[in-house]
Amino acid sequence: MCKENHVDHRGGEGRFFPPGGGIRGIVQPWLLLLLSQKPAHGYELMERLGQDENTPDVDPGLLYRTLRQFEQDGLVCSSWDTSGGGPARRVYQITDEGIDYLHAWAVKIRRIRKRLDRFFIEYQAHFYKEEDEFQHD
Amino acid sequence: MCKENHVDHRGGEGRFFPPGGGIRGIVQPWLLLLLSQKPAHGYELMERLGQDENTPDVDPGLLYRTLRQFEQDGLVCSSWDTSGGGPARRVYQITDEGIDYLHAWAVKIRRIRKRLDRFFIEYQAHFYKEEDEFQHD
DNA sequence: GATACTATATGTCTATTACATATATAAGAC
DNA sequence: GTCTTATATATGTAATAGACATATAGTATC
Repeated sequence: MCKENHVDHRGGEGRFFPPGGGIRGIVQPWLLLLLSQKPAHGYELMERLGQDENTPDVDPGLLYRTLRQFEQDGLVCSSWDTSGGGPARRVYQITDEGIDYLHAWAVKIRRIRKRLDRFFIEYQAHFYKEEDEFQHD
Repeated sequence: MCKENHVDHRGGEGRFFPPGGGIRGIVQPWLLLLLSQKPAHGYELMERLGQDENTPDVDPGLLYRTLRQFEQDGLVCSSWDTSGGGPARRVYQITDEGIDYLHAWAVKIRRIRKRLDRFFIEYQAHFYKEEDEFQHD
């Protein structure tokens, strides 16, 4: 065995608690999915993403940078829209390549989902034994 | 509208296809879960993780570094085991703080699962309409 | 002694994300 | 007029996860 090393994680220097890093990499497929539904500008995408209760607000910096990267990679294309009142908006439209990319991503995400399912099955099996059923939500 | 920008992503410089980055951040909770089941050394954890068909092989570098970080943060503690034939193994054991952390992570992962569920519901609604049901696996 | 398996570890690079901050337009309040 | 607020896009910086390469060393087998 070994001696437990008691460090305060909630304090200044250690690992933050609860886990903040967590899962990464779903912002991109989500943006492509929203754009596959209809063309939109960044601010609108931000609001549409924010509507899902389980999705934390997307950082605007990340969102706009991601869209620009998408455009550089040919997954989306953009044009300015000055018709509405307010600042000009850059409206993004998904390309065929973007759709392909989204589909490829869906396959990947489905696998991740299975891993998470498996995680919860083992997690609950260990900590809740037979008492509690696997809760789907 | 806008002009589609055809770039070859499969070639040298663009975004790789299919998406490689994908979702990140489940290695850590998985390791803690495995260690909550029983103490183990790195190599064994690597093999146990590799048994899941949906989980790609974990990079040893990442695994060992993660374990050491865990120990620094007090989530696990370790001791050398020289009993078996072969090189000495560093056996890790989860601490109470590690268990707490795992529970906090489970909450977080459950939310992620909901986001992925929602993603697939919208994805399938858009690309497969009513033809196909939401396939759970 | 050469090879293979076990086992741990570091170096480096990229991608994703968080957080802070800067900029500008337009609408409404006062 | 100017102050505030909402809309809209953008950059700078830092932390972290992960991929990939590589190093090191003990043990076993041929």
